Amino acid sequence: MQKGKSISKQIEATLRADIASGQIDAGERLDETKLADRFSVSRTPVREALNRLVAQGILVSNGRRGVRVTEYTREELAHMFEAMHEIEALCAGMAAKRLTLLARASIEAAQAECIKAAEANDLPGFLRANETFHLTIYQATKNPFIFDLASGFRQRTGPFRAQKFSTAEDLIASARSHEEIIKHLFSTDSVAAASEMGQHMKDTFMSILAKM
Amino acid sequence: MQKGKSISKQIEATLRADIASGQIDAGERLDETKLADRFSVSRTPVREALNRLVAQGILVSNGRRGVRVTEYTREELAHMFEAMHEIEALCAGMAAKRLTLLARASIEAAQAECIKAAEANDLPGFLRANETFHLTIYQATKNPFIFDLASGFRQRTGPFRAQKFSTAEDLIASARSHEEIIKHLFSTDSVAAASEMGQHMKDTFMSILAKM
DNA sequence: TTTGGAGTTATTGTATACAAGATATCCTAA
DNA sequence: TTAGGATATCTTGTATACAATAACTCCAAA
Repeated sequence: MQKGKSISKQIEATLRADIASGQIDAGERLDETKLADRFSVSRTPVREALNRLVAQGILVSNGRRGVRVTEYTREELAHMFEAMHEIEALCAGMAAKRLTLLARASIEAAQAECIKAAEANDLPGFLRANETFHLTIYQATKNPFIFDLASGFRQRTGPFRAQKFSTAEDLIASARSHEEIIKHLFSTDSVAAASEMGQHMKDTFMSILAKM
Repeated sequence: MQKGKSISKQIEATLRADIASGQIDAGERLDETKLADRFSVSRTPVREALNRLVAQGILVSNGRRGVRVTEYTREELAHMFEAMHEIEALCAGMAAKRLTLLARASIEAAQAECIKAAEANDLPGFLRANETFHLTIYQATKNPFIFDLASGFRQRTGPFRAQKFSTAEDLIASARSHEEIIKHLFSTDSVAAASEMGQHMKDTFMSILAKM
């Protein structure tokens, strides 16, 4: 930490990471004073961070009854997954339409990492590589607003998607699924790419919901 | 105002409205102390409001050099419009797939208002009705996340879209364009509905960009 | 035993005070 | 006259103090 940024920004980043990684879990109440103690600062920068996280939908405020990590019912989760699945498909479609050589190379590199990690059954490595794979596609849309949208959903669904991959087969199946997406992406068939990505995400989400 | 909400929430809502309506214009710097004076409160609640608006992308923070209303270059604006146009199309497609009778009635009612206002050359009335028309379609997606996404873009593009409608012909042309969208929506042809909505938004945005 | 309520405690919302960085001013020297 | 820099001023970031409201405790009465 300590990157010259303001204290409140550092706290915001730390909390976001803790929530995304599941270290702070859904529904948990965040006490301003305790957080201030934890970071050895006053309540003020903590409050600033919490406010921003509330504005982003990561935390939810209950008036004077404090803030909690947003938790979702099965139905809300399904809605969130559906939204993300649509956005992912949109990204794939846009990326297919305007794929540069550079973007293509980046996507191939990310996919190579996915395959490598999957075959080594390296879960954390796969999650990182998978993240990069998808973010690279977002970037290939050449639209920063779309990128932010998709990244936002990726963050919010992070804690749930992490559960999905338990066996080595899960990883390999997911990596294989990427190959299909890439095929359509590189043939610049935007409709097929979008549809394939939609299917990929739908598979992921259905299997998560099935376990809940 | 004064609806039992906390002061900072009220300030947030007021500022958002002022920015969306163009009373505070793009690039303008917001001074915490001056705002505190304007609302007759201390800087604290003002800062909370500003923070949330920054998190929503409505304001942009420059480190210790204060916050300003986000302003967009022509290119950024084009990107934002492109993103919104894709989201609008997505909404139309989803709405077409799951249109209930109730939603259909709401859309028809909103469109009737649009036509009425357009024929009376009532600009503020048309803007309100147009807003309702689009929001109703967002709602018809039955997905609150998509609804929030689309509403967010609508807010951020508000100040720019408002400029577009100058003549009575503009209003009538826009209202006519709605009819085409509705036709496909009601025939539950999601692809055609999405495409038609995409065209509608593209027309709007192109004519705005042309004037800049 | 349970319910209702008064009083206490704890936590958030707001105000003020202080610290630190950024901008502006103005003086000096070339 | 202009460039450079030191100083002053202004603005934001953080800390602390106070106010207000919600949660909790515990006792009394039915």
